[in-house]
Amino acid sequence: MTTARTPARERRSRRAEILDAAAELFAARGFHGVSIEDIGGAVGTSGPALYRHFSGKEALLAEMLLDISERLHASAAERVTAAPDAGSALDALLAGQVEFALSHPALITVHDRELGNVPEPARRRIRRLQRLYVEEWVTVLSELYPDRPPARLRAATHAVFGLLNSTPHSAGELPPEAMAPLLRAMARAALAEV
Amino acid sequence: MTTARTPARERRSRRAEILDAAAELFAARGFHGVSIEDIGGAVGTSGPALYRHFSGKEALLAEMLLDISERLHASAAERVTAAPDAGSALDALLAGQVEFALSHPALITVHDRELGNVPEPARRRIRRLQRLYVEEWVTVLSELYPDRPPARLRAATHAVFGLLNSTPHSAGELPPEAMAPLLRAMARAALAEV
DNA sequence: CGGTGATGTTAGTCACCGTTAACACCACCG
DNA sequence: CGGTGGTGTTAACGGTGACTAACATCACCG
Repeated sequence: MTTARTPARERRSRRAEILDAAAELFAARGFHGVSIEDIGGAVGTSGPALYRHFSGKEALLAEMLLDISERLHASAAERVTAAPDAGSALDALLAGQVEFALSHPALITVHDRELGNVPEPARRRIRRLQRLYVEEWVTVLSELYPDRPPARLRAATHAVFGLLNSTPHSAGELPPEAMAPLLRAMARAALAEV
Repeated sequence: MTTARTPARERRSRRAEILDAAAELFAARGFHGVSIEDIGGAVGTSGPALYRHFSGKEALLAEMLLDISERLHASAAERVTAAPDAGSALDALLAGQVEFALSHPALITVHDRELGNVPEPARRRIRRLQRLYVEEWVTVLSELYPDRPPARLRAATHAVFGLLNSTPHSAGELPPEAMAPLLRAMARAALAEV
């Protein structure tokens, strides 16, 4: 197996740098509103240099969404198994989602807008991870509210995601130190109504 | 003034029909992901026939967003002035937004994604209506929670919009008759935490 | 020190898209 | 019944954008 030699010192970050820049652009103008040239320009190279790192624009988006949904799902699974009971598991899920949404608003935006532009092989894997993430929440909730039908818990979960992911729309209304506890409290109260 | 004679019987609806079809397409694939030909095809005509009704693709979007934000704002203003007190005004605002989000999910989606694609003259008017709509909520909330800073109320309002507008993402989890009261209850509980 | 592979450049190709042009139909009004 | 205006058609044009080709650089390894 060829060792895929890393050619230079700071070259570990080039792909990640492109992904970051692309995420900002996609979040601001949408997948089709951003050109390959735009992305290249945002990282200091021009246009087709991206094809040295990704096989195409759609592949770039696919990798981006896959990474996001993997991180979300992995974080949720960890937090749930580490929690002593369902109540604190829910708190941990909430804290995790709030932290992610506040620190990566562009990723959150892209994550729930651009799945439709991912080609089929990867699309299914992303959808599966998203579904697993939701199920993590639903499992915890159905332990807290055993009499509620799962469909209702799923709907409530999506509603809370909408609440928590509203961050990009209220950019700068409140500093993150105030926003995070507000969102957590609102979400917890909303879920108590399920 | 020329009376703009309506040429045929059901011809009052052509523009509205185009706007409806375009809204569905924009919501599903984004403004840049939809072609003029797509929109034409969705209403049975092909391509450039749209230019008989709109001066261009951006103008079509502008009219669509303007109509939505006008309807939202007008409905909110009516409901607030008709309400006897702040508490019922908030309930009325909630009910109005839920009803709109459940019956026009595509419009809601387009309304908070595609403003960036509206050209400048109309963009400002839409933004102004959106701001007025938010202020309607903030005014009511600041009557209910006078000690809270307006920035916090605004952030909470955006968060509740996110919750209520989550409908398109939980499509079909629950029937609308169950979804509406659930969303209202969750939103009311969330706002009590502000 | 020659080769190799990772990374970048510019020029070109091909498809698609928004828009306009030129023409056709047809309902209605005088 | 002839014109007029609203509505539709197809063909063409110009621009843009994703992607490819051909070539350059340069760090590193044997």
